[in-house]
Amino acid sequence: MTKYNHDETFTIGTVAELKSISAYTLRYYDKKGLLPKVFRDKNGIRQFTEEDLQWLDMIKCLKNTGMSLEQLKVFVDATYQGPQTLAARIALLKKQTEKINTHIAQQQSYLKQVNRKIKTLNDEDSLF
Amino acid sequence: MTKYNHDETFTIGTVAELKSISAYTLRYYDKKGLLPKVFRDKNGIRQFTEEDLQWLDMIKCLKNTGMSLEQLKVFVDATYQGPQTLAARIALLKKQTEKINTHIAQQQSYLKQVNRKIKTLNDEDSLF
DNA sequence: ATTTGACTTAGATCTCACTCTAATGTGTAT
DNA sequence: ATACACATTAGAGTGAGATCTAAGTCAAAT
Repeated sequence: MTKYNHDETFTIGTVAELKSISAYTLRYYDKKGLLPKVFRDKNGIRQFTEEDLQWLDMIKCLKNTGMSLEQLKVFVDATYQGPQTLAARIALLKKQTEKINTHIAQQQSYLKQVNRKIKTLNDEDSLF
Repeated sequence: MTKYNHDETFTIGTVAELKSISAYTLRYYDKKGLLPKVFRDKNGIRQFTEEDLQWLDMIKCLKNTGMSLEQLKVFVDATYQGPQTLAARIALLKKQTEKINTHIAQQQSYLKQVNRKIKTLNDEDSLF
């Protein structure tokens, strides 16, 4: 299901609100080539489709899990090169899941450290 | 146990290696007031103690869980204002644990999203 | 017809967190 | 005594990512 049975489009301002990304940032991403297939109307105004919104979710996801915009561009470019890059894209995403897992483990360890510190502060408190 | 029965001190270069933080960064943190009690010898050379190293671990922990240096400074200042700020420091750290928990949950959700994407790419692959 | 408001661009500016430079000082080894 | 390694400072420079400015276009509403 990569097709949609409606053709509703959104302007950059609407997308900004829907996705909590500023219009500045959306244009910046577009300039960087992270939104390669956003259509323009006859006046050059961007017309975001549902598919573009889903693509934005993917971008947000990868960015928020620590992928740089430069890395993201690699993924975007591969995607728009078509099926012959499928294996590469899958490999890239698998690597990202490893990265996320490592990151989560690290954060859990930090969480323990902060909780230990809270405990020692509570003990210190009880001394007075 | 906040005291140590040995007085070994470390120069900035040694600390940089031990803690994987560049000497530049250590000086930068010091300049920002994040290392308020690092002693200097008669020539002005920093003498890091074991306690300073533990403090650095705390700083690394908080920074790596998303605390800005500015926020960190608040925590550092409170710490060096003594026992009357204990409650505030504990509150601050508890807030940080909430933040870490939220962040971990978010990352787990992103992990699912990437795994779903991998699945759809694999399906797409099997079509050819 | 003109105002309003959302859009467009290129490019300047900002923030954060470093990272480095230049000039200088000190202690140890040869 | 001279070289070397490592330290010091103030302040300049960097890179990533985002945000803003200025000047302009366009379409709908008054």
